[in-house]
Amino acid sequence: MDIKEHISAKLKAALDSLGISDASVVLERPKDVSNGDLSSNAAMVYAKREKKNPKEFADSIIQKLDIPDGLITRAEIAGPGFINFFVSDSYFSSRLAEILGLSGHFGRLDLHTEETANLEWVSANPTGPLHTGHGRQTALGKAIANLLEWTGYKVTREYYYNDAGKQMDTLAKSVYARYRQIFEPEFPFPEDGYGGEYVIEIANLLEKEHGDKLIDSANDVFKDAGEKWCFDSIKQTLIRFGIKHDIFFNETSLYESGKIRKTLEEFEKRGLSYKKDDAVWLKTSELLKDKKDAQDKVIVKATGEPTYRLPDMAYHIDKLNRGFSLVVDIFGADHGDTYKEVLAGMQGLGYDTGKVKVIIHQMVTFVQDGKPVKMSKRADNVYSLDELLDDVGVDVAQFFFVMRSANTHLEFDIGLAKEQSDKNPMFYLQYAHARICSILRNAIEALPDYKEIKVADYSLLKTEEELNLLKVLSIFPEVVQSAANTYEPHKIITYLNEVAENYHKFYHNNRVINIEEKELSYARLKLCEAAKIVLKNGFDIIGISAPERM
RNA sequence: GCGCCCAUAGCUCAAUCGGAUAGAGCGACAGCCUUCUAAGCUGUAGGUUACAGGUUCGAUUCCUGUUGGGCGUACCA
Repeated sequence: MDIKEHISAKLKAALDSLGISDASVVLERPKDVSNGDLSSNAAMVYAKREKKNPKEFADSIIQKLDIPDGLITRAEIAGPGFINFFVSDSYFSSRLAEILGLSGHFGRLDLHTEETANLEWVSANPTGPLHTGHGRQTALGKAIANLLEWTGYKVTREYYYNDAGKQMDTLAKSVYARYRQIFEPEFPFPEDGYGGEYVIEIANLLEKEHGDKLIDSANDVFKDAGEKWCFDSIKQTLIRFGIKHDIFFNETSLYESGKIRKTLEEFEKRGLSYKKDDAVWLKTSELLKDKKDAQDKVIVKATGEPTYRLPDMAYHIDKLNRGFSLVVDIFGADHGDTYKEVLAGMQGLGYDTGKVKVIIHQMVTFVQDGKPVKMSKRADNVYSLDELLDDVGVDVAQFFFVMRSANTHLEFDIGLAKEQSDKNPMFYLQYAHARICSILRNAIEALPDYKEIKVADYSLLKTEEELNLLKVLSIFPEVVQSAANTYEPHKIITYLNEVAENYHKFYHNNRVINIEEKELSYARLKLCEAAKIVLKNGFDIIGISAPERM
């Protein structure tokens, strides 16, 4: 029995008998526990329409509610006209049994079980290792993919890349120059070349294997070697993060399958494109007519090569045609504007872009000792994501990147992240989990029968800390749903902080293992198990480990 | 110039569709370990939610304007 539905149904019935038949009722969890377990603003919303005083109207609603019943102990009016509901302890006890029963499935929702989602992220071109600038997106995507799965979606993780453009040519020339320099140190390095150490490493590997035999080889040899090395590096970093993409989608395949040509023809047919100065322009000014200063954009250059917009549109059309119920992209703020053009172009061709959800995350500043860490592109060696993982560890990196809402700037404090102490916010959560594991280990020693106990008498859980913990644990599924609805994994972290806080308070004031009171010990141990389940499930979603000892 | 995002405690950030006394962590100060992990707990101090208006029973949240910051604004991706 879902308590929200129960109260909601009662409220609707009460409003109906007062002559409001179309009521939509919203129940909130008050921040302050003295305002009850659930609260409705219905009286305030409808009092105006009924031209009544909100408090008096609230009172007439309560008269019709038939409370107390088995689940609700009382309802009272508070503040400007809120109706606050107090739920019986026995309801929460029953939720404890549910958490223990569902265990690793507690919090999983069946909202989208028949649906498929495609999540595309990272999508860095193979011209170098992933750097810290890719970190936020990498971590965010990992957590969002998990969130989607927890709401029932079958998720395809996808990586989109282009190994044909100008940037690959630059990589090839850079590798060649470094290779040639092994034999002729004065050989000039291209001005716009990639100056990173890794290019030298690739060149050295080629020299090791082939000696100087490649000096007259074609560009492609160096391009292929560079691409392979870079992709290996990228995939290796993703594996460290625990990420495995199902599909690596090559932009080139869109040319080979004719999908780009077809998209272009469609624009032409619908009069949405025109030729000017030998280039093909898309009428984005018309497609984005709600925007004042939208300019037409080139989709095919005078050289005959498409700009990135055209393949992007063909790619998204392809994703929709593959039948996904939901198509999610994650981009950094530096791509913020372009996706609007892409969606507008697709709409112009009659595609339903309602299924496409674009998540834009703001940039990250890395801070060490209060000073920003330089990541300038001019410097030849950027701070790579691998180095960050070496410095702070995978869990901490994942946690810090996901900790904050995506649409605000993120300050990543490397000093704090490195700190293996109570200052580090991640350890507060993991510590709670380790502490529970420790108690459960001790329980088996102190109370050997505990292993056999499947169900305890949960009505023994009566202290304020016990009940508060229980209440927090029981709302986990709602938190998952809310986080998934808005694609915001940081909400899980905010919530887990509350769980950990309530657990530590419970632990501090309630002796769990007590040989003198076995029944109470069993009930409290079961509560510990439930807290462990919720923490572990939350960690799974945000993508960090659940250590049993710390 | 124009577009998108942002501005909340000394610092980093939360805040349910617009809800009640705006909350955490760090930092500061004062306490709590002969009992299950002190990476913990308890308490104190710290706020005109950038500013000015508007909408309403109620605004950190929505609207308008101003100021300040980030990112864009390519026949680069």
